[in-house]
Amino acid sequence: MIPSVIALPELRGAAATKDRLLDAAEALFMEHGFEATSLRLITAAAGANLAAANYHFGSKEALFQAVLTRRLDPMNLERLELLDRFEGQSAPAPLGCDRILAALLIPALRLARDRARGGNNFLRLLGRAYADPAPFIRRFLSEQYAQMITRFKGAFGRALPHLPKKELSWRLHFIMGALSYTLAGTDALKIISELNPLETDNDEILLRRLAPFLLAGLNAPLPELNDVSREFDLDIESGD
Amino acid sequence: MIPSVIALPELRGAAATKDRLLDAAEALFMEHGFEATSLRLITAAAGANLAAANYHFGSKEALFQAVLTRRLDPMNLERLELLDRFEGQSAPAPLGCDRILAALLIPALRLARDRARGGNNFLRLLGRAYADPAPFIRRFLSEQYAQMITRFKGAFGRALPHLPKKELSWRLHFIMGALSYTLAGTDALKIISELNPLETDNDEILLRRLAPFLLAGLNAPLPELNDVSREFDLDIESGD
DNA sequence: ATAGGATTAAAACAATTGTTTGATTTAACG
DNA sequence: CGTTAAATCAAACAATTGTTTTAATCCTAT
Repeated sequence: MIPSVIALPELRGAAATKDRLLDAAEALFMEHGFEATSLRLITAAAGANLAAANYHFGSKEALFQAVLTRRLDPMNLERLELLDRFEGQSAPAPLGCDRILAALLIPALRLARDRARGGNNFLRLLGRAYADPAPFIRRFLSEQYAQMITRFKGAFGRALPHLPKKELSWRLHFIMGALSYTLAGTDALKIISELNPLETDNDEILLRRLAPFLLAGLNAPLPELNDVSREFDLDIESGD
Repeated sequence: MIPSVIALPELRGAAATKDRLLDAAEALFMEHGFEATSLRLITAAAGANLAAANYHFGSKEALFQAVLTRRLDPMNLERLELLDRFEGQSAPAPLGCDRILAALLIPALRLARDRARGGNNFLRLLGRAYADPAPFIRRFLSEQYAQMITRFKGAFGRALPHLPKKELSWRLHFIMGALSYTLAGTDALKIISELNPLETDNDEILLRRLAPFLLAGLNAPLPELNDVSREFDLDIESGD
């Protein structure tokens, strides 16, 4: 793989500290969040000089984006490849929702499993980023996810032709919510059930629980926005 | 409402700036997050002196908690009251999942609607807090939600006696995820579909869409952790 | 009116932030 | 070897942080 004659300009020491910075930043951003993590903490954990962060990445924000890209790009690529493969297997028939969902969940599951690539912790960082209002984070995530989401929306649309597009967009949104919230992990769990903390099941089993839940949601009957409203309004009004 | 004779010790000026601080803090925390919002920004927006924040609340963290408590306490109380009322109406028969879900969603919906009480923005702040790893935030939310969640878990358990408790805990977790992610709002939406941004539907309609989705998920068939695994493993292995 | 506590105000506190500078070291290549 | 560029380093930058202090007000109750 590596050419033996031509010496790559930046390797050895350089790339090494760059990777160490990414690793340390990932772990610390995950633990304390973006704002609360100082460059001094990161560079110290990476065994590098304070200036190294700005030297290699330009700014703290750029470092954060690099941390996300390193894991996110391969995962979303993997999702698209899986979707392609499944669609190929399904021949001319449209792919079933369960398989589409699998293409969405499996790469996330694999990332969560791979401790060498950040594992659970990275997905927690991602879950945090989802909720972060910082403009540069939102911009970054939008660009990062745009194509993947539209691809999947198309696939789901073909699998659920009866579902209005707007309804589908919402259900996809709900899916991403449940997924990111779930993968965001351990700490969030403890909020929901402090007394009866869920055992940190195998992540695989976790997604095996999540998949049927989401699948059922996707296939839920259309909301009757008129009929149901009567009941809802009643409950709402009676409280004031 | 206000007693005309007895003068409450801290009212008028005092309580006024205290409320102004809460309002300003709520808006700014929502917009920039906890760490990124400085007390100077908050006190300036509230037209108060910098020291006022520490004087009235003791610390920035305490101010943040006060901001959350002001909206969260009434909402969770309302949820419990609604659940009680529904259970009363349902007589000896156990309450249906749809009603339990309604008791969970309606107060959130009402809060999102009430622009005077923070409206959408507060729920976005809450969604942010969910994902925040800061210990004092996690501790606070745990205490805040513990009783409410266990109450609802009990109600759901009676409505779905066939469902193992562990499975129920997970599905409740998924529900809270989809809910908080959804209510966290506008910005998150733009991530999912940048090209085809969802119109900011009426929040009411939003929850009317969310409810059937979650209801179907709750009633989903139990995951067959053995049979399904075959298919899953196949997909996973074939990628490496 | 006046004593006294509650509130506000201006200022300084010590600590930390991301970033930049300029010198020094390291490593590769002719 | 010596040259040149890349990378590391210590130090200082200017700005901002939450909090505390001290004095000046305001308001209420006696």
